[in-house]
Amino acid sequence: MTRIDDVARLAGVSTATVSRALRGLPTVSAATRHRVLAAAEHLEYAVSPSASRLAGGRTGTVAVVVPRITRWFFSTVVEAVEESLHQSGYDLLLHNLGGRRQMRQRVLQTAGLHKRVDAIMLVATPLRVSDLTALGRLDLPGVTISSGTVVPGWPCVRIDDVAAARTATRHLLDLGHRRIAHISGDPDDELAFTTHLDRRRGYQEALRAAGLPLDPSLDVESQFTIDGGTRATEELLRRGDPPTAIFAACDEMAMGAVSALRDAGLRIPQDVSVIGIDDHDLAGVLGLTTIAQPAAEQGLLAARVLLDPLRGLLDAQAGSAAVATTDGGSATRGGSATGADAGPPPVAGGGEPAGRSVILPTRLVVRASTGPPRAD
Amino acid sequence: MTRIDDVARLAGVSTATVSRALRGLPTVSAATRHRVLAAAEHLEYAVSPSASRLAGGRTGTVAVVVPRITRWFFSTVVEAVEESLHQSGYDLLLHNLGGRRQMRQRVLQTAGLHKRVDAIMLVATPLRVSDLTALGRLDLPGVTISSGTVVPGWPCVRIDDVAAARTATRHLLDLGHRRIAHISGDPDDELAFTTHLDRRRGYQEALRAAGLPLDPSLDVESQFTIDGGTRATEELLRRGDPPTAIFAACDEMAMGAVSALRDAGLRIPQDVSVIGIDDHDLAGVLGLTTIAQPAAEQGLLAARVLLDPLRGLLDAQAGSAAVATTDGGSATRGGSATGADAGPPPVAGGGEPAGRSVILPTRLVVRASTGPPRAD
DNA sequence: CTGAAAGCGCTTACAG
DNA sequence: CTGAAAGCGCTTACAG
Repeated sequence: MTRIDDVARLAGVSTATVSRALRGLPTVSAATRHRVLAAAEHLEYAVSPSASRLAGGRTGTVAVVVPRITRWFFSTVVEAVEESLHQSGYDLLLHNLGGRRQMRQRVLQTAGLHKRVDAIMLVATPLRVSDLTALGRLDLPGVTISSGTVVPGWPCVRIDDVAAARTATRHLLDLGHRRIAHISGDPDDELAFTTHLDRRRGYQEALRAAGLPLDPSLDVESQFTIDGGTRATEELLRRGDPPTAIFAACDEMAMGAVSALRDAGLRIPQDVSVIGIDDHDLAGVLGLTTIAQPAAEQGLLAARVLLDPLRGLLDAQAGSAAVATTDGGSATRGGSATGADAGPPPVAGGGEPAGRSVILPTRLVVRASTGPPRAD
Repeated sequence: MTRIDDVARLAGVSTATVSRALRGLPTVSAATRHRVLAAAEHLEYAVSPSASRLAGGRTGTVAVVVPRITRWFFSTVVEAVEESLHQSGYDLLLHNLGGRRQMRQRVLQTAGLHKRVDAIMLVATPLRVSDLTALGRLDLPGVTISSGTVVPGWPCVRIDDVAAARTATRHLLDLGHRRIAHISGDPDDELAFTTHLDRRRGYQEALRAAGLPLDPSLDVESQFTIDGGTRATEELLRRGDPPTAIFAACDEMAMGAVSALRDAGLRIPQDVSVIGIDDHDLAGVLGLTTIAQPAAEQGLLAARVLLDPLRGLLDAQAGSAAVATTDGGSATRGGSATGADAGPPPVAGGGEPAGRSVILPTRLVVRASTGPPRAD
């Protein structure tokens, strides 16, 4: 393995100068820089991250924590974040909680992050007080994605979940539905992020605004998965007097609902309409009406919000290219409400720097799974 | 930040002893170990990975390279691998090629891996000769997943793609189909892994065995995605005289095909049968007949094959627990053919240690998307 | 079983 | 703009 002093010797300079030249620091003459780069290339030199990190006091690594990488939203976010991080020269340390009860603590409270990363991104990660304490002790910059994950002092990139749910429910109301069920996240689930609470609130607000009573028998809790949606729907049908429409808290639940309804011999949307939230890759194939949320954009923006303050801390070696400008102009900064819904602005969480927090818009996508209720 | 000498001072021993005790080395007396552990806990000490890696000459990190983390197979593999690695105390450095033309080179041939990891896992990563040269220079242990990715000297965990395709095609033949189309991977795609070549071979072998001619107009190339399946099917229909059945090289393509057929007003399976390979999470919801392949198991086995030789090199600190035994006994080692198909054994690639290579079985899962052709 | 000391390969004030 | 030297926080022979 060639080391920095091999390069220094060949270029006829000190290792300090090699270090500076390779990182693109401005205090190196053009001639020297050229010689150093040529020597490094000739020797196929690559810096040792371990040594560089120890000496420099930075890890060049960002931890990304997701509940389940296999779910559409999280894999889409991670793909966008990975590209952003690598473009900026950062490594991505992936933590997948994977539904294991003890994993969240292991990641957040033990050596999972300690001295390992320069910054943290939590995606829809459920947090207890003890987790917040542990994160505080780490004293690292961070960002969260999803309204369900709030860390004091960290910006949050998200959609307006209450508004999205209100829009979904209103779509069903506008079609003439009155018996509208909601299937949502299970609060007993160790990995339940609180997003489902916001979405239920939107559902309830829309019903109330329409002058409809809240029927607890139409509100079923289950997990944010295909199976969860199937089980919730089966439970709903078991209760008798089925709803004419189901609003599922995410597309995967909605797909599970579609499956259960079909198995029960019910037609969609003639017998039961179904709407979700996400605009999953396969929503189109299934003809699922949904509230689209921009997953990749949330990842991209979160990465930028996280990296911007770190910029310049890391060497320019991996490419000093700025993150591509993909903002799209659709982001609303500062916490004002946006999106398909024109309801009241979301309440800002306590203490986070709203200036860097972002709420991205959602939009109703009507497909074949929703229609008016039967006339009878 | 507390350092190792803080712990040493409190425990009244040298830093060398702290280092040994914390890593669970056997050459420490029980009493000393206890004092050290107590001191470390009291000070909330966590080892500095950078320092440890520099001094120890190991990174404790494994690179995992996937084409697209958003695709079912890859996210499922990564989830299994992530759990395995973290259980063994390794960090997972994720590289997502993401369809970008230059990414593969950037990851494999530049500082993406150099001095950064102890081992490499390539999942369905297309490799050119120059990539192989670069990997050889890295001189690291590695493992690949998928028949499309073969690195000399590295074991490979995979299914028998030829057999899987043969079984899929034979299922359609057994139902009475004679005009069977195949939609498969695009060889022009920079990220095309050669898996689609194996699957096409199985398709052709099954047709030939049934005494049917190969009709090039029934063989359409496209990408391994939902959109790819849709486009390929549209192309197929455009050619006129549509097939009575479509064998798609993966479930995502099959789902795209389902979408295109529906849009064309064709019924499934009455007008056209559809079969894929994977048993994607949503295959059940869509009623898709498929050849199931064990994605998580392939990830788990690949992680084990990779970590086994490394065992003991890393400290026991992160938990000396062995990887859970989830082999299931279904794995066949040594290259003999298994699975739903009883055809000839797959040809072993040149030079890889077949002893550690594994071929996992696949199985036909019949759902609603396949049936006999119409009588007319 | 334990310790003193060298060394891992860089980066960073500091001085010039 | 450049270099000499200290130091980042560990691990590892080596010696006992």
